[in-house]
Amino acid sequence: MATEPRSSSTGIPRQSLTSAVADNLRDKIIRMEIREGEQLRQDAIASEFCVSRIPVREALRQLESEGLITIVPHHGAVVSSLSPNDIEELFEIRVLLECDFLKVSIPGLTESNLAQAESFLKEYEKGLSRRGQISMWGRLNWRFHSALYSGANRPHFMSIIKRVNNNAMRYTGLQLYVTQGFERAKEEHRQLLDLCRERDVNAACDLLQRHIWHAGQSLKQGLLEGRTNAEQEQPGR
Amino acid sequence: MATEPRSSSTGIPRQSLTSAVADNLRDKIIRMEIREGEQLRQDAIASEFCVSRIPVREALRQLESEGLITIVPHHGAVVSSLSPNDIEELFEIRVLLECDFLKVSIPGLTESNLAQAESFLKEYEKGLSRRGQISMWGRLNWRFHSALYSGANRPHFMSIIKRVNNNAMRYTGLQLYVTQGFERAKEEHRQLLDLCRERDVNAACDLLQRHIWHAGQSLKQGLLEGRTNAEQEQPGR
DNA sequence: TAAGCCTTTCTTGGATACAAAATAAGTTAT
DNA sequence: ATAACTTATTTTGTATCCAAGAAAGGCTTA
Repeated sequence: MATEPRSSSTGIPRQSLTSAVADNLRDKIIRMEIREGEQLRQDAIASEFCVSRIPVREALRQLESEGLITIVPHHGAVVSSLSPNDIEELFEIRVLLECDFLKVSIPGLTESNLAQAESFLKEYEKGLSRRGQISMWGRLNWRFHSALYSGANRPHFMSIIKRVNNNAMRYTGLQLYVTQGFERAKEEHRQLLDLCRERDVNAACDLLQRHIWHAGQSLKQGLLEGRTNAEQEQPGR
Repeated sequence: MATEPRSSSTGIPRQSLTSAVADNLRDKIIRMEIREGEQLRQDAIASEFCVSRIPVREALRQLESEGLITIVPHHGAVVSSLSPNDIEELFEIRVLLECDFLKVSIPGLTESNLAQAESFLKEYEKGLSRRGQISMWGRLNWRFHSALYSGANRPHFMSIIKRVNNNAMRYTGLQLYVTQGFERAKEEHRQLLDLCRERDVNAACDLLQRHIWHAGQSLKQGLLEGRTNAEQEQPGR
């Protein structure tokens, strides 16, 4: 299903193999189906996707540029791992960028935007009930957050924030699972949406700042107390 | 000189051809030796660097991921152009990230760091005297700014800011040239360095914020008044 | 036994040649 | 003049081949 042989029936400009491979690998890394430190062998990936090594190599370069993997010359690509300090840094960036982004976005949010955020939130709450779907959490969380930013047309903000989120997402879901932080996050998301509806910019930004900051600190603490806990879990499948 | 046939006498792990090509192309784009909208043909680049098209393709993917070019499927790579709104957005990101970065960096700045910033600043001031060296300006400016951030160990901040700067750098030098903004920038840089020496965090961050904001606004205005002015200039060499 | 050296092997890095698809441009026909 | 068809160039992807490092295992030597 993931490896359909190239042509879909729709005549829409189908994406290049490179993009397809990159998307798939990115997804696997974010879902932790491929763990940090693990090697990505070109031949293995190529035969898995039934493509030659060239699209694979291009995809790897792209993922390296996104910070998800590290390419060691003549050794290969390795899924990069983030230290507690890295995590803290990424969440600081999130706080700075996302709060400003939300501030600009709120006045521009349409009813349709809010309705979509609402639907994402419901999906998110529903997704939480099912255990073992940790991998799903990151995507749902991101979809909700990014929906709140759709009131502002700031593609560069969006691109950077998405990239930062992708880097941290692997750890976030796991940590929330461990610390039972799901409920708190759910609560905060609901409040956040309400404040956006009321167009209360200051309160919303304040809440978002605390929301992100708390998530970052909690995650950092979790990592400091030993990442061995995370290693026990098996990554869905 | 740029196309040495692969092996340097030093035994240090020489970078891959892909990285070399990417670095060279990035440089050319930043220096506006390749202009916005211009096409990058794989064959031409490959023969220019005496390499096959494989490293070229990988380098192009990387540059696309950095936002410097856009790859249109089955059409090729085109140097991306930034609208006035894009510029404004990039400078807003700079303000948010760089001010916070500086705030954290100042307490950690060593005498050696400050001395290096000083030397970069002198080089920068010297570089300004020579007309026609607009292309040089961006690099010197960046070296000074990044030196001020070396007091904090925040690789992710650095990576993102560098990327954002790379995107805007093409326009910045040109605009400064047109608006005679060199003197103002020089003055502000000198003050900034002094404030860092005095460890006056608040004043330094305030100044940096105004510095970046003013540069962004001035650049945006310049672009709005018609980018045709820029087109007249010939890019060094 | 342990340290150091050598060789084998596996993977990546890169070149070359070739097929296929798609765009852009040019040409013909209505 | 517009529509449809053809041609040419460029990208996209494959297959194959070779060179260069890195890692691992085996051998020698102290």
